[in-house]
Amino acid sequence: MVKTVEQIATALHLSITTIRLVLNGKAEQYRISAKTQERIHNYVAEFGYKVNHTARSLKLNKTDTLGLIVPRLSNLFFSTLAEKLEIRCRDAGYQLMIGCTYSDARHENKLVEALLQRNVDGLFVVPSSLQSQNHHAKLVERRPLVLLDRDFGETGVALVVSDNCQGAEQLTRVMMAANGSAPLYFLAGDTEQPAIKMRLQGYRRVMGENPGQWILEAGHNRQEDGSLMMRQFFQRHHRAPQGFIASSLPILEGALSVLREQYGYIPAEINIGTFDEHAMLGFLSNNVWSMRQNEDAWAEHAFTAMQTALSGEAPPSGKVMIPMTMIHRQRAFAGE
Amino acid sequence: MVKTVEQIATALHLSITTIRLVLNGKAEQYRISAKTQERIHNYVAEFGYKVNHTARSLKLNKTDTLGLIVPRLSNLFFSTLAEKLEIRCRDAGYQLMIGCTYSDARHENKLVEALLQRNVDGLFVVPSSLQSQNHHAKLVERRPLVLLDRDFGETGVALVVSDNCQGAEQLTRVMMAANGSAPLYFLAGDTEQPAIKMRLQGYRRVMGENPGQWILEAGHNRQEDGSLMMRQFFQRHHRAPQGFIASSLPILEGALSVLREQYGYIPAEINIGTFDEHAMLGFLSNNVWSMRQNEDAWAEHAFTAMQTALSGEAPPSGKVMIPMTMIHRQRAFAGE
DNA sequence: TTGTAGGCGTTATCAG
DNA sequence: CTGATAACGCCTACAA
Repeated sequence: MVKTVEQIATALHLSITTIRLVLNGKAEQYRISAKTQERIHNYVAEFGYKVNHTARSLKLNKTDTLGLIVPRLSNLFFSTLAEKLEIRCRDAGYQLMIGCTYSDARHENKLVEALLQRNVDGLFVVPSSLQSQNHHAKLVERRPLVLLDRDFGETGVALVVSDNCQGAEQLTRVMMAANGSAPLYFLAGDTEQPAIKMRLQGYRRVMGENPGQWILEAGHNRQEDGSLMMRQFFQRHHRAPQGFIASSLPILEGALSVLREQYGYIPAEINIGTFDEHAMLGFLSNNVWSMRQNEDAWAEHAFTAMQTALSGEAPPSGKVMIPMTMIHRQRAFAGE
Repeated sequence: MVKTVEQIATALHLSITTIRLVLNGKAEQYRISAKTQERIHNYVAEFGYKVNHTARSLKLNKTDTLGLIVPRLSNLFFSTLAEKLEIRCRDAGYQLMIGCTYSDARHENKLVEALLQRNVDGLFVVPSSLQSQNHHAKLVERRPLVLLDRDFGETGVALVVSDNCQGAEQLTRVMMAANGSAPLYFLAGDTEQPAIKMRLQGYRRVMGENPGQWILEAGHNRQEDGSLMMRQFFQRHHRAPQGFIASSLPILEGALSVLREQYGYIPAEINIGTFDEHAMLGFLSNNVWSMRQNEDAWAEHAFTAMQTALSGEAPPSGKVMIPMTMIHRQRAFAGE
């Protein structure tokens, strides 16, 4: 059973102060004898040592805890990011409190408050809007804030995003080549959301003058919005697109479910592009290009930004852009 | 800017005690005058009020924080569960600290210790082995512990699991009917893992006497283990199975990737069964049956178990079995 | 080397 | 109704 400082002191017939001194690494400074240190360390090695983290937090005004706020954990990108970030933080002695907003601004604000009341040392947030972003910036006051995934602008704080524009350009270019003369459509979800906006921008940039007619929009980025857009497409064209890009996985899921409704299957000759990578994209027989976001790099950059801020140096600021990686799955020919 | 109790007291020329009394809802009990309450509430409504949760925790010896330990967050089942549980806890005033073990017992033990040092009021754990489960049971001592997903036995504590055995029976029965006289294989991952073991048991129960020849095993439940088993199958039979059940999604992903390697596509006539539901299963053209686990019910049961334990009544105990739901996707016929 | 005292912000108790 | 005060356990000076 693990021991408290007091128990160690009595067991070893030493003073509490002495125990604390060596346990807090001030042994040399206070010239504690080597044998005493030995004894203490041996004892701790055997039984363990339990600090009351709460009391410590009260005194030192830091909790060694960080907060992470994401829209949804059930989104693979965010859950992977959370996983990587949690490990990275833990390795550095921080625990992560993860909260999830369901993309609801009120949830989000409540969550920020709840975490701040618990005295988290810093906050990672995927903001849902400019308003809420500013709301947080106000609240956190002297605690570091690192924004993730969405650049709403108007902020001096640290920000980590994927290079969505570049990624979209690359994806569009490659798919254009594969798609031949047929139009390459873009099924965008919520075009107000900065990441989506950037993806659309990259697409536009490559498509040139007037790709507006090839862009479909929906208010949100959910599966049902993907279905909606593909249904719209069918109403207009009475057939499936030769090639299209989905602005995110849920959009793709929705769009493909409509194709399946219409045809009874997903026509394998359609060229499919999407953002975010998932092993199950391999279940499709189509040519599939996916733009993977590098969660490891995200976690690393986000954490270092947080760390420099925590160390009290510069206030965290500056945008980090992380390149995306293209993954291509060749069309699978069913030879029966 | 939010105010501390002290700031409010000085601003309103009242005593700190008075402020606390009304803020903590003891106004009536101590017969604070209505106008004083008014003044305080108005002030708080305007400026807000910030408690120091840390000091409160020190005094009350509770942190209003719960811990959740899962193998991986990037696994959709666990991330969905985490999401539901987090919301459920938050609604009840608890924050959730989520940690992730990568199925590594050492990680897991460290994590339990870290959370306990932070004085979480209770712990939800998906244990990776009987040893670690017992290890935790020792450590938590007087904190409630609720075990999830895996029944290693030998425990009196609360436990929430899916009814894997019943689910497997149902799945096997339905697939048998669809599969005709062809053998229905079972690609199991780590058969030591209780959830997998139960699934296998349900399968065996329906298959009767000697299905051993139709069961493949691997040491773990990762994608590469799925690949391994399907490769073994090919070495033996030089063709794909007519129908098979994967013990979990990663296994399925691995198995199908091998089929794609072998054939260049995933033969649509194969009947596929799997545990855990995912929208992307709709990307397959095959007949697909998936057994969905009901995360809402999990979160609800796990939380109520925790809550009764926290309220100090009975020590948490007893197993809750949550039924699975079968989802069937019809084979999609490609008419080209 | 070791002991002691003050204070972190809250709650609970007791005395006005 | 209101004010004062003792814990909660830890850290840090400072004294011995």
